[in-house]
Amino acid sequence: MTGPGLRERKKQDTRTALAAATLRLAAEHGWSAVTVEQIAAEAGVSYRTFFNHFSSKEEALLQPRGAGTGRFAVLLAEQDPALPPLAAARTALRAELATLDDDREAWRQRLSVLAAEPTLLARAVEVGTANEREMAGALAQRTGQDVQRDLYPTLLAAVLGAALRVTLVRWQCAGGSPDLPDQFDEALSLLAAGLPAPSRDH
Amino acid sequence: MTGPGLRERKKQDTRTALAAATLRLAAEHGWSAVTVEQIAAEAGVSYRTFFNHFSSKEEALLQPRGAGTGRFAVLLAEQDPALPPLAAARTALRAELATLDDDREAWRQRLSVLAAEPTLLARAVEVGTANEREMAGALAQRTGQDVQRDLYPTLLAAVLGAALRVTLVRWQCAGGSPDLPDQFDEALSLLAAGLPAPSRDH
DNA sequence: TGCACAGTGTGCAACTTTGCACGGTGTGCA
DNA sequence: TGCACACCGTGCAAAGTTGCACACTGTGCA
Repeated sequence: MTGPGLRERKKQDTRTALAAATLRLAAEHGWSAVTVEQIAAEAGVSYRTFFNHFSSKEEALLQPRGAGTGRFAVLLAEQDPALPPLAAARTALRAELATLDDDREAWRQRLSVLAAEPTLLARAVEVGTANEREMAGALAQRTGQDVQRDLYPTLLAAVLGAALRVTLVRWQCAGGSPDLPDQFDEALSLLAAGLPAPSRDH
Repeated sequence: MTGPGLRERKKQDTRTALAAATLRLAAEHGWSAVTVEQIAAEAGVSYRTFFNHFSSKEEALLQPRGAGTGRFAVLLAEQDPALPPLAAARTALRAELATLDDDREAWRQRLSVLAAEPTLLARAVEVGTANEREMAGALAQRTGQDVQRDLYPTLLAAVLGAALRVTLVRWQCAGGSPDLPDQFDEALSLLAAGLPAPSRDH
């Protein structure tokens, strides 16, 4: 009943403080203008400690809560077993995106910072690969396959990651006008249909 | 009739020498053991010059000839206009992969180095994003769409990049036993079919 | 031929990222 | 309660990455 324990709580506090400091400073001064040293100082810890919590500056901005929280696996397991994997993943990820909506303003800021720096975008992709591994594992469990042997889970995870990335970028570029889950749904519909040639009228 | 000109030729020579030195040293001593300084020395140029040609160590290994050579655009334009985009891209990329087969040994070495270092894989993804932009542009031209406005070309390019990445990794992990183009074909077939649930028998 | 210019190669400095070693403090067990 | 252990925070050093300024040399033009 002690819960997470004092140690764990302290660690989380540090991580949260670092992530918050990163976002605040980046939003105020621009991404490249802020250094890890400043972030660490703002969070009240040492320079080196920053890299004990995040493996890169980008990760501090884009994965404030950490990657392998297993939320996707849980959400996926909750889906109706009768659903095919792609449909189940679509619903799970929509739920995940809805969660994101909780601190909508923070994410708006994050993507705004991201949009201002093209370099950041490339590195953001790297951050995403960790999530893809997690997704692949969860999908393999659902289909009863082996991540190493079978192509399907890994491919599906990679494709979902790609769709997610594209959706996020376009959502930000468009100023957030179409709802994020809707944009994601559009992409997933295209995938489910086998990426058919677009109709000529638009 | 002077061709590329002396200046351009010299530049290419330097780039080629750097890429060759990178591959040779990495294959011999391991990726993390070789430093940019050693590579530059081996190629007979200064440390700083390395980064005039490649934006990262990874790029020197994985894109020895540079990104935007436009080969994909040319190959895509050669495909039968009646083919839907996905099918045309599939054929074009297969042709590209066949080109890779020309210096099969070099690529085998590259992927071998890549497989030995998990970190490298993540960074490799970053390198791939440049190609995806090129693909998106070529695809947009084929479908008569706008890369900025329309989702389709960007999404398709991202998905193709994902499929390519997954295929390459699996091909290397499997020791290159199934032919690379065949593996890629399998992935593309799944995509074209809308990523249906895998059959339970395997 | 001679000149102005643009593109390479180079050195320097700042910053990011990572491996290693060490000290202090929760945590689990006797 | 007291002890051994594991883990977090920290400092240091080496390597990767990038912007800036400068020298040299093809290139294009008068």
